[in-house]
Amino acid sequence: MARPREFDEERVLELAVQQFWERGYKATSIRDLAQAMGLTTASVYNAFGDKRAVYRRALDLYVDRSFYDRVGRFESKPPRQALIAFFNEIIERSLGDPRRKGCMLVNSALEVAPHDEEFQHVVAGVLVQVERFFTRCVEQGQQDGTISRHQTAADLARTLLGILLGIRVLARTRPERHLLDGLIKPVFALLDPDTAMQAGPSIS
Amino acid sequence: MARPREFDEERVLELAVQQFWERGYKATSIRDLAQAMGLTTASVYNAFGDKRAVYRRALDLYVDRSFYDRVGRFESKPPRQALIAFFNEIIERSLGDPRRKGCMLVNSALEVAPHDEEFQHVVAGVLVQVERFFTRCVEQGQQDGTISRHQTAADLARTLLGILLGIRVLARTRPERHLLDGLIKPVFALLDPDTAMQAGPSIS
DNA sequence: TGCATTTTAAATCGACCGTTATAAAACCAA
DNA sequence: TTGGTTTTATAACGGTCGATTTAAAATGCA
Repeated sequence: MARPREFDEERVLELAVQQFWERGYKATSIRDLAQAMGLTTASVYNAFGDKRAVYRRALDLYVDRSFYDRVGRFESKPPRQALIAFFNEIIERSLGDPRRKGCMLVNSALEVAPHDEEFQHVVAGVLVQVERFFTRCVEQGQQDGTISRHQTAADLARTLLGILLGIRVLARTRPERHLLDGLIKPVFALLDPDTAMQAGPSIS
Repeated sequence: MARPREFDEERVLELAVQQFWERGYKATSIRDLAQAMGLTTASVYNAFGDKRAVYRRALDLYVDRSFYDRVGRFESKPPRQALIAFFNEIIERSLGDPRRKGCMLVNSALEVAPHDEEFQHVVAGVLVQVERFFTRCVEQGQQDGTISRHQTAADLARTLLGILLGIRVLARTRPERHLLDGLIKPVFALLDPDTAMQAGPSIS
């Protein structure tokens, strides 16, 4: 009935991800965005609505490609090895990032989410999913004896979530292998079941 | 010989910190900034140079007030208690932040530093100082027997740095006490010397 | 082949950006 | 009081922002 699109929506969204990922939301103008996507500003508005909507779609695509794909790849592995492989992959990804783009979700958590309720919910929701993945791994590992029982699965998963976010931030200003590899070593030791470690006294 | 300033430089810089801390660099316009500082834009430029210079001064002031003051307060304490108090204070600070401003240094690490070499160095330098504080605490604690020797002081300090940054990010989208308190518990256990924990095999 | 519809391209909208020019106001040494 | 100097307040600069208007180009259906 009408003139068809000259572009593939998902393909140009991938280009939008690159732009937003590298420069952030505010520093990316509609003109930057349109150029990166190979479109005119009118086409961007026609296809997606406004800048915020493009960012939302781009963030969703990023999360699908980055988190859920990775979780899916590791979910079937033995739980302890899944966690170790997960973090090693994050470290390699962080070190092999010369532009220091970091993690787009973390970037969004700090730049966009605090001033936008919808993005607050989106980011929080993804972090909950990541925490649940960690919890599943720890619970299974505690059942099959490959992960220590000296901390609850819930707490260990929370620690892993914190470490994950910490790595993502730290690597962006200090992408040093000895730092990230050293950082993760005590965390892996924490998972280790070959220990008589007691829960430390909780001093508040 | 001339007309004196009507404002105190440090006092208006504290107001600039508030503004930049809450809204970030890009989202704070010179007009926002001048209004927050109680000055005209001309006075801002006359006193500080340009927007970037104000941000630089504000970040320096924030770091002095937040990090170095805190480190100074804890440096004389018993090392293990210093670390525990440090993190408990960070958690309280993160939970008692209804505007979700987070940590201005972390915000700067993600928004400004990646695209500005000078700020990259500034932020990295502060993180090195924090890491050194952690290292000193862990080393002293390992010497006096209050901190486990199963991990090197360097690695434990790196883990603590990672956890610190993770808390700061996580609290900004999920400021939940059970999450932060639970997250830190295994980390404190990691410091605990009452353990026969072995270093976990490093699987890469 | 037209007609209706959508996507393009280009120009443009008012608003705001960082920054600066201008000149009045406020001070101190003389 | 005057002259020299700096800070103020106001207004404005050119540029870019997000978003839209206009009209030409491109389709599928009648």
